[in-house]
Order: sequence, then C-alpha cells, then structure tokens
Amino acid sequence: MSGTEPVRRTTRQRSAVLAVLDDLEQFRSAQEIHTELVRRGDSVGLSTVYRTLSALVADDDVDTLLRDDGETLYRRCHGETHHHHLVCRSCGATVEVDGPAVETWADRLAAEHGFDEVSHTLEIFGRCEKCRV
Amino acid sequence: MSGTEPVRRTTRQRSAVLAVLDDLEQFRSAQEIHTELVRRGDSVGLSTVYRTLSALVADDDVDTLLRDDGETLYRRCHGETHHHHLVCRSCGATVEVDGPAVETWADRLAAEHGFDEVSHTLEIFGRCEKCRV
DNA sequence: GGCTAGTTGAGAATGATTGTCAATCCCGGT
DNA sequence: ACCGGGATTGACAATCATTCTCAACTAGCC
Repeated sequence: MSGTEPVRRTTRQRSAVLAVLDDLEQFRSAQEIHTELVRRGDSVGLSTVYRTLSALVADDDVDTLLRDDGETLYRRCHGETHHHHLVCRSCGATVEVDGPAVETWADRLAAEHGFDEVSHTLEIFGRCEKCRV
Repeated sequence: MSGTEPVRRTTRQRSAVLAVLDDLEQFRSAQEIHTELVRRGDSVGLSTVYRTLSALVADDDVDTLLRDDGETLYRRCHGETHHHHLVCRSCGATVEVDGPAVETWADRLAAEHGFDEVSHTLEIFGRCEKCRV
C-alpha cells in the first residue's frame, strides 16, 4: 500500500531546514531550528519548519525524540536501521546505539502477554564527559 | 539532602484523585482524570488535579508515561521498584515488566561513552488480545 | 511566457500545562 | 470545641508548543 511518496518540491525553505539539520549534530526542537534559521538570515516561517520536519520524519530522513517535558526534538541520523540514542542532558550530544538484545526481549515479552503490533521507545539520558563540572 | 518530604494534608480533593487512580487500571491523562471526577460529582479544580498528580509523582506513588503526542499519562503502580510498561495502544491495558538486563546494558553503554548520571525511558506499546479485531 | 497544483507564512486557534492570588480548609495547640 | 496560620484550593489568566486557515506565491512542466 502506498509507497507512493507524495512529491516534495525543492524550495529555498526546504533546503534551508535541511542545511541546518546537516550542520547540527544534536537533537534540536523545531523552535530552535526556526531560531537558527532566522539567525542565519535565511528566515523560514514557523509553520513551514513544522511542516517540513513532519515530512522529513514521514520520509524517515529525520529521527525524533520526546523530551521529558513533551517537546519534540529532531535530528538527522546516519544509521539506516532502527536504533536508539544516548543523549547528553546538558549539551544534547548524541551517540547512536544498537540494542538488538532489547528488541528481541521486548518482542518476546509482548508475545508472551498476547500483544501484537509491537513497538517500543528506548532512550538513554545522561551527562557527557565535556559537561562534567 | 532533603528527605524532608513536605507535609501533605488529607483533603477531599486529594482523596478523590486517589480514589479515581485506584479504580482505574490504565494510564490516564490529567484531563481524563478531571473529567472522571466531574462525572462522579466529586468535582475538583483542574489546577488541583495537576498539582496533586505532580505531588504523587514526586512521592513515587504514581507512574507517568509520555504518549507520542506529548501528553502525560498517569497510573497507580504496584511494583515498588523501577519497572517498565507494556501498554495496549487501544485500551490502555498495562502490564508491569522488569528488565534487569536492559538496565545494566544501558548503564554499561553509557559508562563506555563517558556519560554519568544516567537514566532511561523504555516503554513497549502493542495491541492486547482483547483488542484484536 | 503562462498554468496549476504544491508550498508558504502571518496570524488565529487549539490544547495541555503552569502561574496567580484571594478565599478557604486542615490540624496541632489550647 | 475553638483558634490561628500555613497549606491547599480553584476560577481564570498566561504560557508554550504545535496545528490550522487561507490568500498569496512559486517550482516544475507545456
């Protein structure tokens, strides 16, 4: 079903958002990305930032992360496959990690309890070396 | 530091919120809990619902869960210790699960990358038996 | 150069959550 | 039972991220 990715035109705004994402290594909120665009003098409407990010997520070009306060963070990821993140709470530095054992554990557990269509979220937060006092 | 839990008085409102939490087996949003209170004719101000839930979370009497859309869900849990949840996406039925291997894996991984003050979030979503078509 | 459907953006709307602050209530002391 | 004061409440405003609206704009194609 589908596979018919809706056509995405190449616009100045879309390119600008992608440029910011490519430059930033950390997870950033839509608001922060918008601010960065303004700072660069390459201003893009806030609505457009949200729309573009949603499209990128739908196309699996960007990863998302839900912060404790419910705000959504975005980041361009390198790994093609499913992976998790080890994120620094202060600076946002991110390490992509695999957790094959966790995946199978979660699936088996769910199956044992009669659940199907299983998915899971797993993120690790901490403080990286550079952010120690 | 601290240990001095601020005193919590016993009020009608606090009891009402706890009563609802005890009756419900699933994760529920603050808004839903507020609505349920009104339905019971045991109305409590929305601010108070939020305040009470925050206090309960601070006292480790209630567990929270962040839904995909960023809304916070609350539930009274039985396990004393740290645990995770297997939650049904349609009906909210919840199974409390342990994941000792995951804990150590996460901690070791974080340490290897020079992170400290590590915490993590892990929730499993699926569709329970009763909710199959 | 035009056509047209996808795209944009300013601002309004939504919805959860938090802040304000005067009125009210719990509870230990009396 | 009666006080007094600090904890608690609640109606409402304020905040904040995110989504919606819709007229104006533009990329890609003839």
